Amino acid sequence: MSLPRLLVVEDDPEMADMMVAFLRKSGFMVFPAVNRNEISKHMEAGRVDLILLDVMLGRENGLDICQSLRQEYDIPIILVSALSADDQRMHGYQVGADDYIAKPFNPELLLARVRAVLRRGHRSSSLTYRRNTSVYTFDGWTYDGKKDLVTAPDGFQVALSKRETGLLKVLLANPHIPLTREEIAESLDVARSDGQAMETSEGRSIDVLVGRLRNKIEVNPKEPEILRTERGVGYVFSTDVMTKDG
Amino acid sequence: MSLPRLLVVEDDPEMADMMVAFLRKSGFMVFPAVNRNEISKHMEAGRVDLILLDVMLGRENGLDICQSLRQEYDIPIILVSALSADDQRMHGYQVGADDYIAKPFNPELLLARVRAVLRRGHRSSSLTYRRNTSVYTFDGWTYDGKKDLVTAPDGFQVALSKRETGLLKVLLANPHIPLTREEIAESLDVARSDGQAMETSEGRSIDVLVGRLRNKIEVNPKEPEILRTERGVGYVFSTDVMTKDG
DNA sequence: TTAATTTTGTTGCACAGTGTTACAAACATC
DNA sequence: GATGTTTGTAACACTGTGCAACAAAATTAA
Repeated sequence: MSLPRLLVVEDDPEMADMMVAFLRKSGFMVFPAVNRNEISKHMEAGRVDLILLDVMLGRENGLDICQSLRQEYDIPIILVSALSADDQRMHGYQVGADDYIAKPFNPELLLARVRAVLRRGHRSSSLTYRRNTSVYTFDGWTYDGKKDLVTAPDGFQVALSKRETGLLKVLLANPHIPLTREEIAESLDVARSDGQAMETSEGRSIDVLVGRLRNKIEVNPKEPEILRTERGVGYVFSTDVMTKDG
Repeated sequence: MSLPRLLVVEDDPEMADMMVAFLRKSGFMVFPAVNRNEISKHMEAGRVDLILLDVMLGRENGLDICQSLRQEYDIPIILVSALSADDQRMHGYQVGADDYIAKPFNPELLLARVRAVLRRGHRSSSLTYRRNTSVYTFDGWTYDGKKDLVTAPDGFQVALSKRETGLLKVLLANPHIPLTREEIAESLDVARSDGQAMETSEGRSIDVLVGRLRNKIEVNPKEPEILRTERGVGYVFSTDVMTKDG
């Protein structure tokens, strides 16, 4: 592949300028766009490898745009959001973004996310886009809904139970975003066949469930790297290794 | 004051361009510089309100430059460092910067730091700069070494013991930087009159000391806001309120 | 100097948050 | 219905921290 081509969709001109300048200097070919129309123009011209899509686009809703882009084109999308993490959570599940990044963001982190998504290559990743075959992918981890199997980057496969599968889905749909136990439980309950509300899931079931999933997907479950706990908050799913020493 | 004037000292052209562009768009008058010579030129012209100084300046050492600038000019300095937090720790004490920010940084965070330092106004803040009178200031907190008194932003004064004073000094010299108990203990021991090494301070004395200082400087010591604990790491001193929800 | 006072360090206990195991209940399969 | 699997519950352990009470050390006053 020649220079990767990014489409930056952002209607705040200051933000857009900054992002474009930074990404160009980081070795990408960058096109700016401010609305659905301009996106389509670039897409028709077939010159985009990855879309960075702002969630707040004036009157247009980035999430809707994301969803419709998914149906039309086979292209990875990273959502850029100024909303608090809380508001973003769960939306990936509905909308099928490949990744998220919250504004204001660390430029290097943006770069890392862009590169990670591009690294995954053509094999598209989101639930919405490949919903017919129910294949989830996130940085190498693949879940095939039909067989309840998960494939690690190295090709190793593990069998998951329904509940474990559900947890993994929620996590895959919310990379890098810390989810509280309540949010996870809620998503799992919603996804349940019966419409059981179940409400205040006061127990520790999520903890145990997380422990079980870790035993299956972590190399060393005692020192989790993919499914990490955020003390006092909940759990985060991420294949990026983010040490404190940078 | 008219438009605040910032001097961005950064020899990596990409980084410099980004910072300059962003800060200009944020309403500052920005001048770039890449070495000590250029800094002096701008300083002589008397057109700088705040210096953003990269610690890694090719062959020149930013820390040395910081120190010498301190001696020549009465101007606040924010150190920008690509080093890991560990390497930065304690340097403020020697060098007298007004604040730090680690690369890669969140643009909004940089803005917040710049504004905070400018807000402090003329009353310069660092140990080195005012070492004759031993007045430390950080966002309103003032420590007058002679009287072992601390003045809060609201003018309220508290008396501190020697050890508490020492702790506060170390904290003031390392705003926003998480310090481990070992680092704090070491700094305190070094500052002691006798040259006692004391080595592996295995006890919990720092915890208790922190608790005592909290009781004096925190509005609600049970829910510390200024002197926060970073679980598994140590303690951070910061007057910025940084909630998770942005 | 000696006594009183203040400061500092130590120790033990409490507590929150999480991991983990064992077991019981629910569910699925045959 | 019997058997095996999955899921939830409960109890316990472990870690990191706050805190109070005490003891030792240092400082100040008499």
